[in-house]
Amino acid sequence: MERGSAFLKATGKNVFKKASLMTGGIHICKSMLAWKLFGNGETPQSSGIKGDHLVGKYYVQFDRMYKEEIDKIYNETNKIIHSITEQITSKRYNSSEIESKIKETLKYFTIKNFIESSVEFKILKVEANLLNEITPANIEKWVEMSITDHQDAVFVASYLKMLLHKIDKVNWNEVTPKTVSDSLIMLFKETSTILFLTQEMLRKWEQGDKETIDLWKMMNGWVYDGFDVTYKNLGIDFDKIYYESDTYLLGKKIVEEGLQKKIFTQDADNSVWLDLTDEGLDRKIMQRSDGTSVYITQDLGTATLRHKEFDFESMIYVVGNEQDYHFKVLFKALKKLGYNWADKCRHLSYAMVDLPSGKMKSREGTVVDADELMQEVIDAAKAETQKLGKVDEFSAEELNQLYKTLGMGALKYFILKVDPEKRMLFNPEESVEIHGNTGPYIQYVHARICSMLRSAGKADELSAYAKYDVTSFATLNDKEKELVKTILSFVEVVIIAAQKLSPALVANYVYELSRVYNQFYHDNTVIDKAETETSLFRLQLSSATAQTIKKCMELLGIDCPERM
RNA sequence: GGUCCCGUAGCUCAGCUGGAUAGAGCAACUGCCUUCUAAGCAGUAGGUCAUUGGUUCGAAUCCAAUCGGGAUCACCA
Repeated sequence: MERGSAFLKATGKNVFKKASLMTGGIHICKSMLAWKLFGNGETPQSSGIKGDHLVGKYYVQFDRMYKEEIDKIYNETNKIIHSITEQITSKRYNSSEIESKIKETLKYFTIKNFIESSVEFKILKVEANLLNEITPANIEKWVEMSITDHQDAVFVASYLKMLLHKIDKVNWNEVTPKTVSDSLIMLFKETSTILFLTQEMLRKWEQGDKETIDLWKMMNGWVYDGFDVTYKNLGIDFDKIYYESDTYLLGKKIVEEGLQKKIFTQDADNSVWLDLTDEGLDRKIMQRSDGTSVYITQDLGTATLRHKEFDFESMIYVVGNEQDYHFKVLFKALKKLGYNWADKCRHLSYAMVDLPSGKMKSREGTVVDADELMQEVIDAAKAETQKLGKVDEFSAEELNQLYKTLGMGALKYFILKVDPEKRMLFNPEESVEIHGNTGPYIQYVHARICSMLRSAGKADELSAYAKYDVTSFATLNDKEKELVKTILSFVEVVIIAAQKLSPALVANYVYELSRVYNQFYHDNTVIDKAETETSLFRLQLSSATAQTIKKCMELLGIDCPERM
């Protein structure tokens, strides 16, 4: 979920909010593939599922299939490979014999799996009886004999080539019975049929294949429509949205540039790498061997584009901390390429969000649905409001607006109040809570002050407290002093929050302010018909509090109603 | 294994550029609405600030080590 940091504006900076949507690349290809294979033409309209959820559903399905495939082939091969590797210790064969045995076994199983899956997915046409004739020894010949269609032959051959390359890359001499599982799983992940099909799709997409592009346009549209709704509900807007699908070409140009400058290196298989081993980091892939772009390729492109368009003072990426490494590499890559503005880039990383049931993972579909949660918390606000019956004179529309303001306030505050760098436990039940340290608590204080100012008839005279100078500070009671001190620390808090890029500081401050005000309010009578000095001062103190609360909440993107 | 983040009340979190009795909310118990909105206020109970050592007049805060949790090191994004 997005944690906005618009409050930078408060320190006098021009802020452009830019979003990047991961709409190109292999990511959506996975959804597209799963949809193509199993979707039966399902659309948001036909299923009644929100567009981004529908695409997400197929992404999850892809991931499940991917895991199943790896499990399956692992189970098939594990025993055999294990018995072979055990022979290393018993020295019944020498290592090169063992190596070729392993390779042969793996080759057989992976290709068989590939052919079978492709047939099952109706991508390849092979007679069923021919399938039974595959043996470990005859694979390449079998491919030649059984697959006569030229297109299919090219397709299978490219898989075969990739597969052999991967198998050779593993140093089987060093594989011990202990590490064999890891090596196998790594290999199967890389040579997975379904992943290969996805990459095939990406190749077609980057080549501009019409059928693929059409499918992409359609599913992409679903995602945008869904996001539009969610962003609107959350009250988030962006000044500019970048689509990764538009910038990958630029990224590729930069990769080329890097090659020319000899900053990137190219392997024999044409994949492009950045070597950062001398800085304690690893080699990082910049472009796949088939020339398609990876994540970082696109990010290189977007970064330069953004710099060109905005000439920013600093650029802040708000991305989860699982990508700390990615951004470290990205910034270093930009720097090495000679883009000095790389120093102006920062990564505001926030920690993962845990659910009581475990980790949140979009790939596995274990996420909290923002739309559903919003409805839940809005319902809670509604129930409480109706129970208290303080706004009976509101129209139906005003009421709905109020429930929404309160519900969203609760949700946003719940997330914003936690230090972004800290891993947080997101308990949906607690996020719906509206008492205690919550958004509505703060909104309540604001509404209460507004109400008080209304009944005092002073709502419009908010800025007249200049005549009370500090000399009267000594005559204030403890709660008044405390309140004055808290209000005065507002500016400092905002400055620090902007420096540290931490909305949580503002959130904690505004809660503190509300709490202090409530104590003051409880102990002191504000309105006095005689309009004494004290009464006027307290009114103005209250007004200042309300203004400060409102300002803080604005910075957090939360509205404060005047009645609730 | 390399790099990085985290460990504070039963639970969720503040406090961390060193400073006095370590604070909130939730959960439990007890009070307070014929006076400005009780979505509130007050009180009771709950802590070896992971452990050990170091720096210091002084450490939850800084340093080191250890233990525990997490992330990352993919031709995934």
